[in-house]
Amino acid sequence: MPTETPENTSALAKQFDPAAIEPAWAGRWRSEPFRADANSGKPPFTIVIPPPNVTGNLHLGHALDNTLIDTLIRFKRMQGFEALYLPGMDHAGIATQGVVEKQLREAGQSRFDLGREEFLKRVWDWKGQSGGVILSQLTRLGVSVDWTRERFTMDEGLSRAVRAQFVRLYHEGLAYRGERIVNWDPAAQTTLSELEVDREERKGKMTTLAYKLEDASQPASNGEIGEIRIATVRPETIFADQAIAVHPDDERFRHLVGQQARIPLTGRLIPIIADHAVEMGFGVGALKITPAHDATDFEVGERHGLPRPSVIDLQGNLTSDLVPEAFRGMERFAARKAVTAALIESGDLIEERDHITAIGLSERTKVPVEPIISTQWYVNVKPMAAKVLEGLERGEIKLTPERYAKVNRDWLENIRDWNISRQLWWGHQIPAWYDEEGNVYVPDAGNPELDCDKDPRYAHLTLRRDPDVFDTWFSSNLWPFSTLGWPDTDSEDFRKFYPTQVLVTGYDILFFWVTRMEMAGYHLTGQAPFSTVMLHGLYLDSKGKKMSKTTGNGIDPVDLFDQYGVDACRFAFASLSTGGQDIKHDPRRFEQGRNFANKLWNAARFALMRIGEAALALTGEDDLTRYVRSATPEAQQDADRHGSDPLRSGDALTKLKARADLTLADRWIISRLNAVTVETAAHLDAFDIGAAIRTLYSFTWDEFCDWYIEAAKPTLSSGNLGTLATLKAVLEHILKLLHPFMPFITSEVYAALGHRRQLALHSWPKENAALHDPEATRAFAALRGAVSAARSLKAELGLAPQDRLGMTVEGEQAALVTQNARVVETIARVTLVPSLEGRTLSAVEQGVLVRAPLEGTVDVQDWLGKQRKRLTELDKQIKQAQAKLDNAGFVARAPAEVIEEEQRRVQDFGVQKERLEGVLAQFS
RNA sequence: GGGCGGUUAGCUCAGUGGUAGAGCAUUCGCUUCACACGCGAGAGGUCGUAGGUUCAAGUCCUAUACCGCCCA
Repeated sequence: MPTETPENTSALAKQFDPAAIEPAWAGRWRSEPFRADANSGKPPFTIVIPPPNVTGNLHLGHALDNTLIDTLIRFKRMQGFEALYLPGMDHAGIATQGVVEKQLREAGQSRFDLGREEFLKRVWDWKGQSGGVILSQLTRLGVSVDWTRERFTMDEGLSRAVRAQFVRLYHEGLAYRGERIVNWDPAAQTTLSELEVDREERKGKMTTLAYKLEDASQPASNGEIGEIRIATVRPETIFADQAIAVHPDDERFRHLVGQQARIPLTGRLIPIIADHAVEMGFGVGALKITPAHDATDFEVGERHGLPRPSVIDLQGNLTSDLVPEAFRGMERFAARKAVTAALIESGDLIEERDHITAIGLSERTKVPVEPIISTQWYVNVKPMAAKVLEGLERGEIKLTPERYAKVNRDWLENIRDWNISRQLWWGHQIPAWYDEEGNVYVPDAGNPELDCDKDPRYAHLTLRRDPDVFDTWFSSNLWPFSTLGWPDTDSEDFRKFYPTQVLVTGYDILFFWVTRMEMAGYHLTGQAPFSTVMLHGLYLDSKGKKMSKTTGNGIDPVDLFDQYGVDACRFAFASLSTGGQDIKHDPRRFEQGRNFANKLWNAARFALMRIGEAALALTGEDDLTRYVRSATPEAQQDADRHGSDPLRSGDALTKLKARADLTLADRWIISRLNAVTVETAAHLDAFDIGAAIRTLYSFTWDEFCDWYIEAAKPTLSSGNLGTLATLKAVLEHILKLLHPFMPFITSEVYAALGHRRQLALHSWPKENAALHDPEATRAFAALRGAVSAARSLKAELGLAPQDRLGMTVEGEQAALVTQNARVVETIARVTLVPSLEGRTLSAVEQGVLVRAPLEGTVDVQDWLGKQRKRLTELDKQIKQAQAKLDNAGFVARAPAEVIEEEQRRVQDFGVQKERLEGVLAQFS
């Protein structure tokens, strides 16, 4: 269990060891999940997980995605929303079936040997044993999901939702059966949707063939008598040719339209037709039309009423009586070679040229898809898309980055009907039955769960159920509401958490998933399923290439977790995420995260040591608590009323601020902290997670650690409780701000500071205008300037850090710096003196001039060279600023504060220049 | 062919019309009592190119080159 008491952690390890603390927190968040309460009065904030494949392992895309989601969810939860991060998986039909089939193949079996029922049992067994590894990997990432609401697309409720969807679409006439040309994956033995086919350019051959004209006396285009030449990239399909097509406007062929020509090798006669689909410039201008084996040819065939015999079977082999016996049974690519050879032999092949062809590859199996004719279930998505477009018009869904709104719209406007049948066994079997005459039976909308073959009305018929299953996207398109109880729209979850607020995913599945959820959401629930879609880029390898199993360039996020710690990885993901840009992997970003976690750890370690020392020195109850409680009468009353520790309550800073004895550094850091709180929340509200973490990184490291803690050291060592209380309160505040990004280390440190309730359940700090302190900000800048200038001089003089050289401070802020001399002297390791004898060097930072005696090992000429360069630089800047002020247009049109700024620059640089010239005068 | 993104320091990247930034790398110094996964001080960029708008352009517009992605 994570540490619960301050006593046993007063000394943290010197180096942060993520492995020592992560398992306990991850385990706790799994066993005590972040349950969202459907009955709470808090406003809902819901994000559904983009369901990973049940077969899959965590890859960097998931890690990135879930980090971003979890950051938003933790932020909103702390802000007081009823935050629901709903986890789950999708059944990934083709991929999962493929995994189990592979196991069978290794045992020398196929799914057909087992039969459907037994095969499905095996898949469920597999799912139970090794499926869902990804969820335990997500657990390691520390996601604050509500595990009590975990869903799976094949579970009972979601299956009911899929069936309800289909039955409804069918009775609305939007789901229909049709014979079309489809993309067939011969390896997976199923059809694919357009989106599951990757287009790729490959080297191939463009073959020119001569088809003999029936009327051998006709002259052809090229002067050859008695033949027409056509171009094709698939000579093996000539046996299924039904026509030769030319463009109607093509003068070369006009006289041949209506004639007949003979297919080489078989001599079957086909007509020559004219169709606009032919590109006149492509090949030789004439094409063979093979309706059964090409989508465009299919359309041409429909227009001209051509038959559509097929010559390729479902395994991708040549078949049919139309094919000469010699080629029957040949695999399609082997057949291409054999047919080509035969055509050369017969003299019908005129020419073969290299050609780049666009071919379709199955996204899953990487096998070239075969266009075949088949009867499938389709969804007419146009009316659904229209509803989404109307909703988008009303501004109901905001996409970020905004440029994707156009992509989303364009896609919906040009959408084509969706083939939802898959010839698989793993998935939701289509609830459609056929009688012996092929009539279709689908359950009634009023009773969608009743199978037609059990429906008494059809008892007299022999009904056979459609063996196919639905495309997996036909269930994941329901995910934002099927997971919340739909079609039961009265369920508590649906009423409380739907519609969801945000959807976070990679832009690569905008078409696959996002638009389909939009359509299903509007059509089935009557509203947008989410109000914001946040799209992030793809996680690429260090060379900028997509990671893939086949190229073996994948990086396992779990290895990164082991190597850098989960918080460091989350830091890297968050800080790399900007504006939907793709992310190139860079280990240096993970190192940065690891170093940052270590920095935070050590800052906490420092604070705990000082708190521990104070407790030893001052007996009795918690002195810090007493200190803050005594801040003001109001704070006293407030503390009594709540019976709480004021340091732990949200406005500890306000109470601290009310005290007069805080140092300048205390007031400065409190003011800055407030500004950073506001800035971080603004970035998160704008979904700019990268900007938010970068803000926190630089504040924590550069301001809190490098300046505040250093400035606090001398004050702390003199036992100032105000500074100790500030240190503790600011650290706790920072932990809260960082928690959504780096939940492990922040939770651990927060517990180490003595808090029993875990950090995730505390409130996000609120903006507090009373903490704004511009005067402290200006004054502390002067102190920083004095320290930086003094350090520069020491480095210039080649002095060891421990050499406490006497220096003077000059300029308008000199008095202020002198008042805080101890801070400057301690941090810069110098001694401030009233005046110096002899020649001096100088440095200016933030308008503060520091002088040091000319001693040590300084190279005076080198220093003078630098100062002259500096002088030239100052001159240039003065001239630039003055030029602007001399420009009438600038003075007339620029905003007043910009003009003032330029005036100030001329002034400040002028003063600096004078001083520097004064110092340099000593050396002339 | 249509659309989108990118081009900023050696590398990987932020950058909101108003003084160009970070991490790493690099140079010099440092076992400074939280942290060498660190501290301090430096060096390093005419923001792909050419025009334009503007008092003012890395940022807005037009064109163009190269790299990448999506759709056909």
